Amino acid sequence: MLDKSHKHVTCSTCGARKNSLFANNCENEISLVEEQKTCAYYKKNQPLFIESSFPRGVFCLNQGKVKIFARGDEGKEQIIHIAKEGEIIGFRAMFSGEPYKVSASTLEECNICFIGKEDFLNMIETNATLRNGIMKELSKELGDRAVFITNMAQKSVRERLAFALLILGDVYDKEEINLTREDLANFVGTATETLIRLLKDFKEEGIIEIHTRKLEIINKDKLMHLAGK
Amino acid sequence: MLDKSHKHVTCSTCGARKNSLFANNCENEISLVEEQKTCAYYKKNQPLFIESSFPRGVFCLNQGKVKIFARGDEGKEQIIHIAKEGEIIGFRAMFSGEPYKVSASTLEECNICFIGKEDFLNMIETNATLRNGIMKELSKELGDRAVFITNMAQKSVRERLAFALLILGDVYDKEEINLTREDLANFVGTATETLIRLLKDFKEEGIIEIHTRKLEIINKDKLMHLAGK
DNA sequence: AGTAAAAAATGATATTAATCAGCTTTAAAA
DNA sequence: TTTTAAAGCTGATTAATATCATTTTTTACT
Repeated sequence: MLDKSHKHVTCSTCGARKNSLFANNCENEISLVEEQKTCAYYKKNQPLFIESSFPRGVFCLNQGKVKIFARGDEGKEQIIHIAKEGEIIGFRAMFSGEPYKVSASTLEECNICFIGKEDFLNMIETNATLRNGIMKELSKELGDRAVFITNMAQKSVRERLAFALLILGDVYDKEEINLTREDLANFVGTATETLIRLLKDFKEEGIIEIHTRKLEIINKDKLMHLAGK
Repeated sequence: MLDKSHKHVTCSTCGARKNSLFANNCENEISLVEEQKTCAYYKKNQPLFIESSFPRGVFCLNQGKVKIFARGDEGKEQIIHIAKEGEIIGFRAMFSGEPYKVSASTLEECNICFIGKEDFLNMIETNATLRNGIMKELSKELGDRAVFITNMAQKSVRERLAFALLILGDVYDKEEINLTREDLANFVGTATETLIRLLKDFKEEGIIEIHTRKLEIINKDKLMHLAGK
């Protein structure tokens, strides 16, 4: 349980910053962010923004996990990414001039800071370190998504699940993977029932352990082999 | 057949530039590009760059079409994008610090200019118009790929084919769509045989006409309906 | 024009994964 | 602590699409 009474996060002492695009900024730059940002506590399953609305700024994730997802024509979610501590969320739409093409929603309790669009775009203009970091990040993600598309098109559900678990292993780091079966299915791109059956297989093969809804990877090598890389 | 003897393209008179990220640059900026670029004629099916190699610069497509694709673990191509006249190709890898995650190859005869990495990065630093254009483009593509992933995960092959034909209708503009069945299958993300059968269905339903390998869309509305938008 | 190679097309079959229906367990709320 | 709802799970069936084998057509080359 996060402490709601201490929801203000100070950038200069923010533990998540070392993993963030603000990691390499100087003190002046950080104190500017500090001035311009606001902080908020989010409950589980609260939206940060939704597809097709227009962006008002960017979110900086201090604590917790956030899912980024698009909805297909029948409303089914496709999870594109799961953001963890330190990530800046929603900056794509700052530059595209388009409305959001994805939605973002907390997966657990979160502390999240917010920087308004104008302030953020000003930072980008004047702060080359941040700007280059953002460009690098946009580019990396674009590459990752080419791989994602290829996986979706060519891998079996079993292979995609292995791939997904490897990614989630990184996102959840030392913690256990903590998603509903439905969210996990929506990340892998399959039906919930199929996902459940495959998890069972993986468990029987000694690849994962299932602690009710939480998943623990116990054979990463096998997963890597299965994912086909 | 392109005229190979006139392969030098002059930026200031380049017809493709109006559709490009260089469209809004001033004369000084264009003449700088003019100085720094080189031009080349490419035959059909010639690679511009391949996955996992390191980028040496960016390509600017003056004439022709280029496919951008990733290879899955069994070597099968997944076409991510088909670039047309005016597009700058390969700039993602300029910023990511990673090797290429995709390959690029001509689909027909092309005239393509090249700007070396250092020159290009200098332009990005000093030319805010170009830089903002690039950031906007990176962002747009990132959004498009979220949609692409969702389509792959949730739509049937039939729906994806409809979607693909709509995209290709734009890419080929007034011309007929001119791809091998295999390339089209690799764009849709299906087996070539399945694609061929579906094309036949679409033809029988009066949606397209097939002129040997070239495809003509004759009922765009129906396609849009099928694609589910 | 004639030949070889590549691309396109067709048919039969196998496989994967979705769907549907029902049941059980876990978590949340009264 | 009981009740209710949500999430998780299982089995049977169906549908979509891949795969394999073969034939036909088109394109490129001598």
